[in-house]
Amino acid sequence: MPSANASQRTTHHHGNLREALIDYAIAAAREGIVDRLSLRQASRDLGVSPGAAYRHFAVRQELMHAVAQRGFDMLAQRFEVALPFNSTAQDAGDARARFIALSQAYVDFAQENRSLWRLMFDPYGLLACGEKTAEVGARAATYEWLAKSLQELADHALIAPPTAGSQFFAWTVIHGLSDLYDAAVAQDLPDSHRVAHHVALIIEALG
Amino acid sequence: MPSANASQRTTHHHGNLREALIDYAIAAAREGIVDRLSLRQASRDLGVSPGAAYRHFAVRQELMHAVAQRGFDMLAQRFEVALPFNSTAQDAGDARARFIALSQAYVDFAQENRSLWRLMFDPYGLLACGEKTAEVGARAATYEWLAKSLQELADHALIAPPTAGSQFFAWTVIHGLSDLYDAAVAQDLPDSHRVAHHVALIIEALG
DNA sequence: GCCCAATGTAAACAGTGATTACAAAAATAT
DNA sequence: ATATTTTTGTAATCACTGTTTACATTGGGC
Repeated sequence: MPSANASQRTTHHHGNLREALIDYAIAAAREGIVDRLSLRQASRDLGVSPGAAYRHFAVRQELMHAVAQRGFDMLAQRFEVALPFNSTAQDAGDARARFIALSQAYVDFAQENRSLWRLMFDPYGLLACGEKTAEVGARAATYEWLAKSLQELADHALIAPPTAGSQFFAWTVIHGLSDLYDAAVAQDLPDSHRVAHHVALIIEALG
Repeated sequence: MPSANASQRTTHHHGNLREALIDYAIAAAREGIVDRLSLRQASRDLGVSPGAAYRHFAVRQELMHAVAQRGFDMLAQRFEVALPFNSTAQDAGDARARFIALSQAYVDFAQENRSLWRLMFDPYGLLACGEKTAEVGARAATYEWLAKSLQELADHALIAPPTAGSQFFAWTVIHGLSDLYDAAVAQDLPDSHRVAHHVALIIEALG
């Protein structure tokens, strides 16, 4: 349980309770199910009264939305590390390696942040509250990375020119793999090559 | 809200409270988020005291497990309708059509039972409680259907002989598609052919 | 310095999962 | 058939939750 700057507060105001709550939830996500987080527990650990949280989130779910949003930020950051947006593939092998790196980043993030991941793709959560907040920012940005990587593959003649359909296909494969990565039936498969294998099949399909 | 045989009970015993609770949860799943179901509300609607439920489920999560299990039963039933296990493909076109039907059944089920679906694949739910209950019965059976359908495709030379790896790949694609079916980026794609398109690409990849 | 919006507190509300001691009914043994 | 045991229900209670309300404190802008 992440316990923050509890009760060591000089001023009446907390300063940045909104962000503190999100941070708390993100930290809590690593040790439990983020969606089970209690506003009261969080407020308590942050040295603040239960009601205070409601100055920043009208309803519990709103905090969860913010946390999911943060999740997409984190994912975009991973993408940027795995595949700096300003770089570009030199040759076919490079394009393939970069696509693998991108896919691996996606899978790893899902694996390492299971409960946050789950929250991010909750059809009743962020995704349900319309385009306004869901589709902008990091959420859409992550999809751009995939488009870029597919374009690189096409540029080096590994696949046909990408379309909306083929991009969606690639996404579903990587996403499905992320979701089922530790399913029992996958346990027997060679671990270190699972992503590379899937990528190879995607390229085969889109070739 | 599904209200059942409340308070019209002659005998002291309910008869089959365990199954009634599962039924109630399944029914509730169609009108809301099954994981938010309250044991007290359920007991109330079933005309039974709150404590009674605990004679059948030591803990709330246990009911959710049972509900998820039931979900896999329902899915297997769908598979049986879409692709009777005793039937077999006549030719290549038939094999392809049957594979599409199977995939469509998977996607449709996910679409029509969103919250139940979500519960079924909750990594902290049924799937987390080990092989003992999770991997047996309907859960494993559904995977057999996929194996059978892939075998049919191979029998008619549409794909190479299936392996554990290729079966897992096919699963991830269909599963990912089910999970992302109403993502914003997929809205523009031609609806009626989304599954067929994915299937075509799977066959391409495994060909 | 004064006002006001923003941000906190305290106390309350209904509703929840879970536990306990007890009662009724059903199954089983004698 | 009767007595006993096991199963399954009830009632009361616990600590905890999300949320609302009325009120207090603060910091920034005139």
